[in-house]
Amino acid sequence: MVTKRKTRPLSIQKAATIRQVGEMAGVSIATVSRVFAGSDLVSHELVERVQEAARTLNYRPNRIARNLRTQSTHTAAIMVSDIENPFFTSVIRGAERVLRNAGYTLLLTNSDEDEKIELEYLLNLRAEGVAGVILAPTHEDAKRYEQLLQAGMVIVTIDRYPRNLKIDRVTVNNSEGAQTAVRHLIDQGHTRIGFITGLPKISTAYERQMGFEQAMKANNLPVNPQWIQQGDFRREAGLKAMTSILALEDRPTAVISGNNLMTLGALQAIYECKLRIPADIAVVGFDDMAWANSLNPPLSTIAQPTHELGMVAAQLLLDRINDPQRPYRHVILDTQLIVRESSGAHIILEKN
Amino acid sequence: MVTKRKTRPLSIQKAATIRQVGEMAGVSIATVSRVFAGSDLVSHELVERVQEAARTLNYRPNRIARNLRTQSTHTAAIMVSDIENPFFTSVIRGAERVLRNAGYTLLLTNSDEDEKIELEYLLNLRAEGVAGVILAPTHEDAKRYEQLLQAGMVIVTIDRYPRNLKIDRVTVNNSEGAQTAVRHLIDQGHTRIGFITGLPKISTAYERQMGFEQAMKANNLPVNPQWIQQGDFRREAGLKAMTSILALEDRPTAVISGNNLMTLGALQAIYECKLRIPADIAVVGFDDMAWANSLNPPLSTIAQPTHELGMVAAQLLLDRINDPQRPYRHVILDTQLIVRESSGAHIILEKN
DNA sequence: AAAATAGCTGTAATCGTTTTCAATTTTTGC
DNA sequence: GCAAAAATTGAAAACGATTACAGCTATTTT
Repeated sequence: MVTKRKTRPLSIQKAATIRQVGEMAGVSIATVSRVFAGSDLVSHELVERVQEAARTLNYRPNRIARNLRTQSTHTAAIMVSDIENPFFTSVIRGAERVLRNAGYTLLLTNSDEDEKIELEYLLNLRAEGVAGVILAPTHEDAKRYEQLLQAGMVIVTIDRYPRNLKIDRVTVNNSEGAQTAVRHLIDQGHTRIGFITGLPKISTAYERQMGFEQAMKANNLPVNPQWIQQGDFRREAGLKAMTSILALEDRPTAVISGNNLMTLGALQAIYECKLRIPADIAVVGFDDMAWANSLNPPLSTIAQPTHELGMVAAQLLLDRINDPQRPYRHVILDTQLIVRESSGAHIILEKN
Repeated sequence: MVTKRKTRPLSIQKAATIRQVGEMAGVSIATVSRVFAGSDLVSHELVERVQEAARTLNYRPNRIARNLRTQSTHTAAIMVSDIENPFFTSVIRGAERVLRNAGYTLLLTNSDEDEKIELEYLLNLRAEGVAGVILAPTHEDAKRYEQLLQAGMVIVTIDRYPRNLKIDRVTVNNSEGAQTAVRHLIDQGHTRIGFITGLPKISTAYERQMGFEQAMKANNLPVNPQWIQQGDFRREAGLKAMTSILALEDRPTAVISGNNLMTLGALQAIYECKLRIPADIAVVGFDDMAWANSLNPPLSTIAQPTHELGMVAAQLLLDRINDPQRPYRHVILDTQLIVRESSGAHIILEKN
């Protein structure tokens, strides 16, 4: 099974250049370039000859040279704050699809929720000449981003956004989502409802908490400060927050968790306390997960349209790249309540 | 395929060029270049002047031009077969860290387990001039990769690998991992053990299954073909496979699942049959997950060192880039059994 | 039949760097 | 002091593509 064809002289050669193709086809490099640009200025005969030569030489235009000449790239970047968070990977997948179809390649960067890394990366990306960046911003201060925008960087924010920043962005209706969760639990007969929230400087966390409190008040239910625990959107925080809640004398009968990872931590806390879901405590989690049905019991969630979020962000980015002067857009996507068993619904509305 | 020629990406922002810096500092561009290259051939005075000018002009060397001139980039790519699989995101994170520290930026691509997309992307990456690619290959045929290697591409494979391909690669000891899982279940008193495997053309799937069968035979346990169900490493396949197993008259008392996603599907199947884990059926899953403790009951797993896998792969890549002639290396990492509750261990050895 | 036009094709400039090589200045050795 | 060596510096040639412009054929128009 070892390579038998030692005769074939597929030498260790570098990629063919436009010049070699031109030589082989007996035309100028300009003509080769035109053929690859799909220009209709070239005669059918030469198109054939060039394509033939390109095929045998295995030629692909050198992107670097092209980028230098055209002063543009077909590279976009996406910068998330946690690449291991399924929410973001799903967004990435959505964005990748749109960008690839538009002929772009995708650079991935991970800020790890660190402002310094974020800024360093953004400057890097600029030097790299990326056409645009889809960004989940770590910082609520608009100023740092304004400078980059004014320097001509193309940025679209997703998920969260700095206040008062003029920029293309796509978010989900977090407040409405939280309200829906509250109403759903009320429908199941709950009146004592807790909430595990994230850091208020992150807009998504803030909005979800506001939605929660608003819905509680709208239904004349008490918002017990002890029932609201703050975490940092990570699993451990959810574990800790839920543990605190469960330790209360006067604990709630249902809890809404502010994001996917904290939900997972919260579930662990409940299992460790040997409590049953939803009999002892009902749970609704923000963010759906592909394996929500694999949890025991299956988890009721406020699903964000992650895929679409990525696709819309990519589209906004492309639109902005193609027309830097167009007015800014803010797209708000709706969440969706997915009722499974953890919220104690008597009737299972959806089973995936 | 999509030729959208009208709207071409707009130009990069007008950043300062080396020429402008040279003019301002009153030196040649060669000198500026030397200053930024950290060359010690430049007098202290000129270094100062250049740096001053660069600072006021906010100059950063244009990477594209540099790349063209040096015929090299500081961009590496990683190509996984499913970006939403936590296994891969964890690998990515590991690789990203090492590459960033080495001054590389990371391009992300997703083959979606599709050979055509994979090849198309690889050729693209080559045109893009990436320094190297970390690849989870979709295809077991070595030939297609050989050509790329001979054309000078730098590739390191992870997770799986085509047979008989001379290449740097890092894998885990899948066979040993599966054997460990079997022994663990035997230790819990199980003798009737099933296995949910992946497509045998994928080396990881094959190795795990071989390990399973080997361990069973070594312990004089029957390998019932009905207890071995084949899936495609996706969640739905795990659901289906486990459903089939549970429907058997003569079903096993324990099942090992070949990868993370199939494990999640398998769990769902068990819940849907209202069976208890581990009382009715014990489960050990391949691949650990950050939230394995959040499952109910916490899942016993054969953990792969995903982070390290990514880091080692990145290091191999860097080493190869820096010395194309060095001998190939194959790094095999060990798995680790993490005993939680789903395998029915009486004593919980590790609680995370 | 000459002139104008249309349709192709090639020449050469250009993008912003790096790097070779030569030129210039400074330092060293004797 | 003067030649040789060392230390700086700059001019110019790449790198591989795109594209304005010019040039050359056919073809059409007058």
